[in-house]
Amino acid sequence: MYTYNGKEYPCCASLTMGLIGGKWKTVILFHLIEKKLRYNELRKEMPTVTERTLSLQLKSLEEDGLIKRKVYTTKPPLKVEYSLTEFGNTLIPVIQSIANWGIFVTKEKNSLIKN
Amino acid sequence: MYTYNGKEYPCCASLTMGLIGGKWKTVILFHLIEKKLRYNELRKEMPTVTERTLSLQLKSLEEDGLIKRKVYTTKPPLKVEYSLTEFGNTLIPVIQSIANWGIFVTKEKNSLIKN
DNA sequence: CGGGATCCGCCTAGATACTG
DNA sequence: CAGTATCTAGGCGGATCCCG
Repeated sequence: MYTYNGKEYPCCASLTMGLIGGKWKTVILFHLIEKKLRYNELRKEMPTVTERTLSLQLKSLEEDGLIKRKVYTTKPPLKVEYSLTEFGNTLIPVIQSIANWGIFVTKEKNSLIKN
Repeated sequence: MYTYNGKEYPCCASLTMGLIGGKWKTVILFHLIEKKLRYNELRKEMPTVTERTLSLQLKSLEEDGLIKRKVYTTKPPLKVEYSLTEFGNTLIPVIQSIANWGIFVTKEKNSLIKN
């Protein structure tokens, strides 16, 4: 049994998926690899996500220690930047691997499928 | 926009997650890396999954061309073996990366978290 | 600008019983 | 042995409106 942040997982692979699984988390992390981004910059990178969902996923990633949220202003308009933590940086090879395989599949144009 | 098997994804990373995301798919794939397994052997490796869910996830992985299902008998008791396809084999580095990070996190005992 | 509040649909996954 | 059938709950994620 594997444990992280109070949650239990039956397999080392499911622990990782518990942290980066779901529809949007890897996409967020993927965009944060290159540089820190503001909330609205993330929205522009991910045009189909809703505000609520983006907000929830960011909060979840922050709770798991993968990203950090830095607020630069006290009065509106707010400026908030999201970036990977040191711990989040250890995930970069995993995210890259996931992203690269997606690119590989697209390039292969399904030539290897269903044999 | 990225496409595979009739589904569309907004990011190369989400394409991959669309295929291996969810609570159980990576766990199944992880166990199939080493050797082909029968249905009940998979159940023993994953004691907490329900029959129905295992069945659904196997079917989904098969539809996506990642695993193949081979039936060895026509009369009950049936013998069915699941294994990775050639296409599924291309995922092994990704699954390994995911699994290794889970092990890494467990070993680190949360020493890098939330800085 | 960066969210929170509210409401809601749908899908994932569980529990249990049953079958070829 | 390897599933299917049925029912159900909970959570993920969407839509919309609102606020400091």
